[in-house]
Amino acid sequence: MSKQSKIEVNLSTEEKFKAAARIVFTKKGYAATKTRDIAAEAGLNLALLNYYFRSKEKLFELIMIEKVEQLFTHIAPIINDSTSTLNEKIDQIAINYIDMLLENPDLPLFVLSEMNRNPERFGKIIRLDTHILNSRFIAQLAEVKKEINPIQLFITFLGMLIFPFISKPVFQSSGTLSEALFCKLMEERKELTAKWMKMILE
Amino acid sequence: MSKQSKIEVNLSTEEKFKAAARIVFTKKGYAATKTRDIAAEAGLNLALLNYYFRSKEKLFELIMIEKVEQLFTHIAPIINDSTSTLNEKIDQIAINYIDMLLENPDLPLFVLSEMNRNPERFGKIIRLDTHILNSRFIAQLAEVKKEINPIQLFITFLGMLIFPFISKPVFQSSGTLSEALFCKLMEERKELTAKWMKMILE
DNA sequence: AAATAATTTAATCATTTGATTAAATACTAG
DNA sequence: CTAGTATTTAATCAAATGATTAAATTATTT
Repeated sequence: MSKQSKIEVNLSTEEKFKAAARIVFTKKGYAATKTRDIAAEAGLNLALLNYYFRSKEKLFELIMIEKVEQLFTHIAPIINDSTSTLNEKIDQIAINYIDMLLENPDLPLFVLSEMNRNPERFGKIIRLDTHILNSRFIAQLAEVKKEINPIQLFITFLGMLIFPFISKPVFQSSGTLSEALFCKLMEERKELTAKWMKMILE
Repeated sequence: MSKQSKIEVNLSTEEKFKAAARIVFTKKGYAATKTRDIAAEAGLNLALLNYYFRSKEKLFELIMIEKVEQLFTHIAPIINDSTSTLNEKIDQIAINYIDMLLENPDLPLFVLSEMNRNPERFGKIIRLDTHILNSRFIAQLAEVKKEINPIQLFITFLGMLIFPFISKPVFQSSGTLSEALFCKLMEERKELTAKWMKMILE
């Protein structure tokens, strides 16, 4: 059993590198990632990585853009649906987002860490203003709770969904939270989060 | 105006290094921190740092232990108070914790990132089991909501308090959230979080 | 004040790490 | 098959970085 992970062997060389970079960058972050680690994870050579991507920095930006989009565009269609009610959106987002996070548990901490280290750079990438802050969802939140800044409510909702994945190592460190239990709790949490958000909005 | 920050000049050399290390480590994380940065921040020399602390690793562990304690022991006394009601605890924690985070905005992301990178190491440090998971607060949550795992409720509460500080750069990146507005929202949030938690528990 | 110990520094080392180069190999078109 | 192009590799470079050393300076003791 090699430590080499399951990167499809029939991918193009470029895609092998990107697949490896996704794994290593999201796991260790930019600074702790060695280009040699990525090459090894891809089963390829270091020079080749630079041949394809010019530099660690360039490759990182490709991955980072992907990951930011993965984190936000996932909910964008739901959030801007003009036909669904607020409660329907809440239900859909909760299910959809927790499913996505179960498959990409390292995603939020990665994006938030790198963004924290380098806030300037990502202003352009995100377009939070157009896609999220001006969304139908935010407008609906503002309608329902006129006296509360909808950002408060939106952060609360996102926090309910994302924070468990960020704080998982803390709870697992004491041994009381197995991987299986965590998954079970997250499944339960789809309904709970939706229910709680609706309570807050009543 | 030097870029050198305000580390008290009358501190002992060791304390100057630790003050500098707190700033640089929490801001940049372990991997991105250069020992030369810490020395410069302290206004001191690199060799001296190794003379006092032997290595970057050792110095980091000192700071990390401090920061983990700062993140959790702050609420420990409240959480284990046997005289206060659940609602009183919620009120106190919300105010107390947001105040602490306003003074240490980089703290949660730092601790959670480093813990994520190195989960094994911090099992001993935290003692989450004894101080938190077996706390009076958790017991009271379990009493009030018998059908829900109290960890769900506790994570939700913590997330409401901590997540805004972790996601701040995301919201600030679009320019819609000034520092002043953020602080105002966090002040409001003390009451809101408490109110929302009580709603969830009804 | 001299001697001794503690503190601080400049210079240097060894390793790591991002990147390059030139040669080797595989692939494709004629 | 051969010539030419694209792909891949091993070897190497240069800069960054954690750590050490030995000398210089300062403080303390006698």
